[in-house]
Amino acid sequence: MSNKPALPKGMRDFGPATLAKRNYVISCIKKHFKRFGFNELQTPSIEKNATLLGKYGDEGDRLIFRILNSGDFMKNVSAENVAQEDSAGIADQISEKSLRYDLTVPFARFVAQHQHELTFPFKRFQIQPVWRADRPQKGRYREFYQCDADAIGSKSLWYEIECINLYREVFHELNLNGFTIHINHRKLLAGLAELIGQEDKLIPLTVALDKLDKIGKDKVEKEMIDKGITEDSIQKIQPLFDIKGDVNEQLGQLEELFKDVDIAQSGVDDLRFIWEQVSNAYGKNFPLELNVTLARGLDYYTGTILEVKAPEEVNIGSIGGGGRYDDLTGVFGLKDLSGMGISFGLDRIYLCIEALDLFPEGIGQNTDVLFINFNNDSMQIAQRTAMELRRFGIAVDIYPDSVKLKKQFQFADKNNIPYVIVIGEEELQNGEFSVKDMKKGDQRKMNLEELKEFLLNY
RNA sequence: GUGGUCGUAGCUCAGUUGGUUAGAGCAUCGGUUUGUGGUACCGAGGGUCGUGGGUUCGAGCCCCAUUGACCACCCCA
Repeated sequence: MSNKPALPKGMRDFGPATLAKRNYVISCIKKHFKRFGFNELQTPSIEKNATLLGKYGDEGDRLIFRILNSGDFMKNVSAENVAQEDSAGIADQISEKSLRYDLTVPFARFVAQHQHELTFPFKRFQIQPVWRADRPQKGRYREFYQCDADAIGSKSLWYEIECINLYREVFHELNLNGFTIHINHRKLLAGLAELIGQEDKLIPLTVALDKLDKIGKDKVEKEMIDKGITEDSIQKIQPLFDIKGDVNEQLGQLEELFKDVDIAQSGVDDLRFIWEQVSNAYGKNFPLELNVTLARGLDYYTGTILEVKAPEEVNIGSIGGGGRYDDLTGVFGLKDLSGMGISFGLDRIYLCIEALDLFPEGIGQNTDVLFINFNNDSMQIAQRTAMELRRFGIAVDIYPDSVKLKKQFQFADKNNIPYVIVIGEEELQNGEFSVKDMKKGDQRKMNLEELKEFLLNY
């Protein structure tokens, strides 16, 4: 009995048609990463537990895929842990490595480990799969690709501006017009906590604020109260909900709101500089929006926070995000290294392009021409000609068996091969090729030179 | 981890208050056509109705359990 073929939960096959479209997106992102001076890095799928654990919070640790030790993995398990059914304790004793959970922590490990070989600022991009033992749902999988670019080793705000430029170039080339880049600053959020005198509530405050778009003001306030933020404090941040105008005007209002909070002022200054430069380059209509409720989950961000929202009509939310962090490598013993990084949400970008029908035509077509198999005499010519055409960069397939022509033409049709070449008795005698255009349905005879010319220029 | 919806052919789904041999479309394969596909016609193969138990003379349908998929929450990309 054979098993019913199936994949583990949250895993996907990418068939040729899907992969062609994914590669279209990936190669676009990669091209622009390179154009912006990032160099490619790859790190292994597996990292030591010591590298990963504790970097993503308790929730994150739970979602890391552990790898069972090889061999007699039970030998270190203490009877005590088994008796107490201490799953976490046992897990640490039978597993010493895990699948990576994101690309950022392995990158930080890499930088700390190879610090003496690197020249700073160091810019790297990385496009690799990551794994999370999350429960899958729409647009969320247990294995998915992240496309990250980070510049580490400089505090310059020009890196923020470059990241915005990079987003703009990629989404422009993918024809995803209608995207908007939302920007915020961690120091504004910290200033907010300071303003209400509840610095200890920074995280719950920002998590609640982040949901404003999704659940509305009333529910946000309710969540804040549930998390122990006082009514009084919520009153103090009311002006935040009423901020209006263009980015410049909004920054003015924030400056007023935070006039006694130094940390927030410094955030406002950063954002003003970024906005000035961006609006200088692209004009005031550039889709950059100040969004003071933008928090993003990752709490290692310390400065600017970016998030790219998909065009309104696709209703898919965020298609990219990033920000500045001051101490990413600190836990690996390399202090005071500031970095700025962004990420592209490959799966969601794909869904977006699909929904808007923006994939270019003919994207899944690889083979240019198929030689029909008549008999071994014609195949000798076919094979020789195929090799010649391939040297010119034409993708050529030959049909392996001399089965009915109907079947061979169906094969060409189903594989979207635009041209089919027939070499029968007649063509063999005259040294000709009958070339059929599968789309138009017409057929012409040509000699080798004409064939080459034709296929190179179609 | 919490909650909801749903499992019938490779895929998308019908299937009457529980009643003979479980159907359709698409896909696959063959034929109409041994030198021509994408559209026409004819035919064929393919199902332990997710799994296990129960109720019943009788279960795809009702009940219980279990498992899987999808969706939402938490969290996140």
